[in-house]
Amino acid sequence: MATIRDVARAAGVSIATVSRVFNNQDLVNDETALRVMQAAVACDYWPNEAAKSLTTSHSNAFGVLLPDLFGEFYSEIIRGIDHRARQSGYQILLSSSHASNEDVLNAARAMLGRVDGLMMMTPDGASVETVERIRKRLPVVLLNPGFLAADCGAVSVDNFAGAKAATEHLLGLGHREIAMIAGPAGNSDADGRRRGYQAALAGFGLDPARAVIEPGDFRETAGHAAGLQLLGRTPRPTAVFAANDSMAIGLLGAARECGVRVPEDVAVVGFDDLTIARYLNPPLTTVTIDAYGLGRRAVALMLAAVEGDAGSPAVRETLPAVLTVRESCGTPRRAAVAQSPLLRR
Amino acid sequence: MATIRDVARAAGVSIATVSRVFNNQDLVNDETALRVMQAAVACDYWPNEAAKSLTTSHSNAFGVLLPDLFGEFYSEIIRGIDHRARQSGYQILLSSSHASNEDVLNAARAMLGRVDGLMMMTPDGASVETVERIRKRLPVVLLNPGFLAADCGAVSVDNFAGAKAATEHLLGLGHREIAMIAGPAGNSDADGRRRGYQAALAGFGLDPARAVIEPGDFRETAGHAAGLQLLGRTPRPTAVFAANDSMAIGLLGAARECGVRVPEDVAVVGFDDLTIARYLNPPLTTVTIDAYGLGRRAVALMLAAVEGDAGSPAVRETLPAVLTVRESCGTPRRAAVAQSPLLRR
DNA sequence: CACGGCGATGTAAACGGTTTCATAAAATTG
DNA sequence: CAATTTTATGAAACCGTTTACATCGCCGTG
Repeated sequence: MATIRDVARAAGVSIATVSRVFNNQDLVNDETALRVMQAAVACDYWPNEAAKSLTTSHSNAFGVLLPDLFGEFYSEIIRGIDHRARQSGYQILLSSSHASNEDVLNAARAMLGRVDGLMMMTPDGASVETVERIRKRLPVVLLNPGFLAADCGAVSVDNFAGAKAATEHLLGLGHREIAMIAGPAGNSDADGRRRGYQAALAGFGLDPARAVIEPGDFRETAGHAAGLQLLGRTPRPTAVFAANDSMAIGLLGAARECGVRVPEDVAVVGFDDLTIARYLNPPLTTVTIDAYGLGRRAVALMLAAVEGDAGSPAVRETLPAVLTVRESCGTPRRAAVAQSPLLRR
Repeated sequence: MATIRDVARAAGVSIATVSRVFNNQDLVNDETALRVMQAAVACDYWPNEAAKSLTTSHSNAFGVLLPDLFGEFYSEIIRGIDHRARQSGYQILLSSSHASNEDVLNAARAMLGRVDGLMMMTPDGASVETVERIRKRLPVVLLNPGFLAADCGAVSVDNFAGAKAATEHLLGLGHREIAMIAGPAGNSDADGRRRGYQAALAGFGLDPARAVIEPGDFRETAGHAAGLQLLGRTPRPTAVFAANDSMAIGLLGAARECGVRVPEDVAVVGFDDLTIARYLNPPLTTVTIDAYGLGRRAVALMLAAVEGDAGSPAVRETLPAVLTVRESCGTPRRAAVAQSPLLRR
């Protein structure tokens, strides 16, 4: 395939001129430029991006490291990242499923020289040391990090506040036996949500240590299994807070199978507000977070770090997580209504 | 940051030796290799992948061009691609949202030199010419292409057969007023599914031209809107085939809002078998396709083209789409039972 | 008219690796 | 022990760009 030399030869100029035509149009005489362009088209010349990266040490691409790609949540993040990046002419080098530190490090290594920065979401992987090791060579933006790393940008979702609001909503409706289906142990998102739930309970004078927490892994099946567990208990919890919508959906399925009505027999709250949440039966009350926006913001921070004044500080942003009330929690429980006239409808 | 020269200097060898240590370990003396490795660790040397690509003209990465990333379907494809690629040591350069030919071409251009092949899914974009233009420089594997391109691998889902089976299922249950919510016009997947639906109708002696087809775009909202339309018709269709699950879910939401029961008042079939389909209320009868497997197969074909014997033919695979019966279609309609004793339970 | 400045272009040195070829030392062979 | 093969390494070319610097007319100015 044609290289810049072929084009130069065809146009009767030097390779420098060809390069200038493609980069600094204005440095070269109009007629010459035209001649070069024609030659380039004739040769069907496509510049080699690897060579470009090498000389400019600049790739117009960002690396993205994700834990895994399950479900709409991650895919929305990627969508946000991709859209924002493309908008600024950047490409995305993707790599998912990173468990260990070694894994993350290898992935980062394999990206060196082909990306201008790295966005990482490793809720249960990567230690601070790993991140800082990478940071020595590349700008880094963390998504929902479980820790603070020096000199890295970070965008987080306010998992704690969202979970607290969700739980308080249930408490406000009069529920006291509120179980939770948790996310994977060691996952920072799951962690924040669990803490928010417990904080809400504590705020109402309930003992968080006595709370019923069923383990889960953010997948539908786990929600389903946990649901069967919880709904089989006596006394059965009157409400369940699932750490994400996928598990809430699994729970809804379990309830259906057990003949347990939602919200009459048990109230359900999720987290994420997947697109489908509003179309479920019943429509799911959940905590809305803007995964797409999370991705976009991450790129925005990265762009600031890469293109902005070198000394741009490591910005740290938190995106809100707000409760969206639909129908899966029903109306206030009778007992609660009796206690609090304000809640009467 | 340290380059190969720094390592060479630190180890007291030439850069050739360092390179050999990293690539053909066995060509160099054990002691020397050890010394080099130590020097590399001391310098914290990470090879520059762009430079590597330039000399070897080999990047260990594949480009992936997608229409957009909406919903679990696409994210599952990416997941399959990513997993399989990583398994063979390849990275993924992602780029989505390509509408026009020019768009696709630019994206491909921007990848030249940094990928060893291109996987494209452009259900409504890219013409054959565009694809073949790209094919001149890179191996290409198409996902669910609407056309045949010379010398390109292709993996497709049997949309036609799946849609036909779904529709025949409804016909078999006794339904005759079967409406469809279609996918976006010009989208080849949507197209295949619509054709399958019409073929099934025709096979039962019904006139496909008289079929009620509501337009859609594969999103929940469209399914919801189309659902309101369809359920408001008189006479109301007794069954609806949605071109994908997302729209079926929107439809389910609409039915709920209208007080129309599923499956008693209207039967619903979807397409895709999203993870959540089985947990819906009622569990959704749908056509199962293996999006994850689609991605994996695409990579497998690509690997064969890249690593295999140069003359590897352009393989063309079709993945099955099989009906998964759950509860959203209910039991045979009375009229049908009367007509066909075989259907009586 | 000599000269400084400018606009247009070419030359050549990077960028950071891999790989061919040459070479020297060591090992093997008859 | 000489001849030959093998092993280990280095020198240098090369991959396809960008860009600093040099060159060369040409124009306007004093």
